[in-house]
Amino acid sequence: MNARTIHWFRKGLRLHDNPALLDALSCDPEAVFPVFVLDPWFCKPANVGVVRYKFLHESLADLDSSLKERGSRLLVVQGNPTEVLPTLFDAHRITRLTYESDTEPYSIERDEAVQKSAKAAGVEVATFASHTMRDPEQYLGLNKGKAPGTYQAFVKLFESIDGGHPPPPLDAPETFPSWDCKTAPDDVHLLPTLADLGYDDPAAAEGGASSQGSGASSKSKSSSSSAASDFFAKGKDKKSKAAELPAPMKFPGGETEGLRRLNEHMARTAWVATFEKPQTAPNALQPSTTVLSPYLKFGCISPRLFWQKLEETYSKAGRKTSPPVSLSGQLLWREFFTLTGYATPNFDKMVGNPICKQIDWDENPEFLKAWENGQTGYPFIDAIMTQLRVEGWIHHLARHSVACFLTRGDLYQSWEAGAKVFDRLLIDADWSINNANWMWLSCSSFFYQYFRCYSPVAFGKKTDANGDYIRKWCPKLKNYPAKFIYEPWKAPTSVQKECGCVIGVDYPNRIVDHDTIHKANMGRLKAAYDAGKEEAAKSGSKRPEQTSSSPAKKAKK
DNA sequence: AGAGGTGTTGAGATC
DNA sequence: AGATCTCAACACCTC
Repeated sequence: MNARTIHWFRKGLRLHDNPALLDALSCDPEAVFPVFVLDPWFCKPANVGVVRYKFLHESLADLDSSLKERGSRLLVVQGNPTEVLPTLFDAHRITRLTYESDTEPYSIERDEAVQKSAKAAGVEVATFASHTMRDPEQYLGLNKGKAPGTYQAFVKLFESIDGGHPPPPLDAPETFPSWDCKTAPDDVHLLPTLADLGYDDPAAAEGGASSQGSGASSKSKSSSSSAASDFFAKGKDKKSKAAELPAPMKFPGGETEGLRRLNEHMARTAWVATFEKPQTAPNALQPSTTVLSPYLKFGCISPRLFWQKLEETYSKAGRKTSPPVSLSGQLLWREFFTLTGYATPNFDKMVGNPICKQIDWDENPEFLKAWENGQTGYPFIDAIMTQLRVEGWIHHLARHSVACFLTRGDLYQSWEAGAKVFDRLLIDADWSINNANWMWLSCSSFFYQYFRCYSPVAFGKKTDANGDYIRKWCPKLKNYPAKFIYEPWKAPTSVQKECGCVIGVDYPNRIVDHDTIHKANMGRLKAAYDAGKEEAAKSGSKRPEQTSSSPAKKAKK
């Protein structure tokens, strides 16, 4: 009784299966303030691309709308959480803070600072692990404080707990306590517009800007002296007008859309039961997988709900594929990589990262730029990078193709550089999973068969012989005959002219020759491995670096 | 202790 | 068409 609680949304942008939120509501509080803090460290174009920012924006609008139906609202404040939250504690006599725990180094450091301020302000803090199916600490506790080194070992660990049945998801709360901010005018806690945060809104160029955020209608007006006004004073000064969002995204953000998408896919019983990730096409014009990753990343849907629905569907089907290739296996990859990222220091770097091979990557900004901008001269690679920029989502195997191409396959650039680009452009960019996969593809960790190399020409042909995917994303090449569309430089000049796209003029020449360079790169990788072995032998231990165990708490940005 | 099995998703040849 | 094999070449885990 008499608790005045802030529930701090960060990830976990949902009402269902949200134990921290339920905790906030469970103690008969006088007031519960659902707060999201727009941290300028994240919310700027250099770190978060416009497509993902819009996804976040839509997720927040959806959350606000759901809260509104339950007699509450989402309060959005801007600033560094370590500064903003203490101000709110003070101004609103907060006694309790709840949030979902997070495993990323930036978040861990931030949360420690917030906890310190909370303690100083006499605010009780309660945190819950609900971003993954189980608390990473639980896995570590059962595994001598270490993350399992392989996926299979992780699956074993997972299955050793309650027979591999994670706890069922919790229901969404029905109602919120009434609170004095309830009557606050709509405009006081609007999300800032894209432009406010320095983004160029592509929709503005299209001239279409339709506002679609439910919580983002613009009644101007301010009011009075309610506590709510104070709460939002900052936002109000910015006189933000309604957030204007462009035409609907291909993958709109939010819990509502995430649940809709989840249910839609789970209704395809046979498809779910026979799902095998390697059998899905990277270059299908419509996604060949669920595209639930962005909803998991932001916590619009709960992994435990996803798991429960999978189990229901599997039992309905009476058969199922298994990890690692099944849909359940995909959730376990996420669980595994999140745990590994939590337990490994410097997980986003090569140097100082105990699980990462040390490799003498080149540093060629021109190569990196060409790759990022889809100008490598390899249509399959350029098409994928273009889809990434425009839609913010590409198929897993498409990620493999371009990551291999940038690193060990062709350009021999550091996986860290590629990971940064993905981290900015992907709507589902997840710090742990992204870095893990880049290490995987560059043969820096987890996977080491560097002689298995994706061909930027042959790989795509297997599932799209006609090159329709290339025609869509590299429209300059759309008139090329299928025979040449993966290797347009092989087309005779007369054909190039007929197709209206001369290579070297209208479309770039190849920046490298895959056939020769990928073999040379294999030699370099072998040399790097051998050098690493020698290093290990010299220092007298077989695997001197494999000693990580404790969470990478001290990792510096 | 060292050999053999395994590893989410390669390419290319051969049957 | 699809399965199976090899290709120079891996590291890691298990027994």
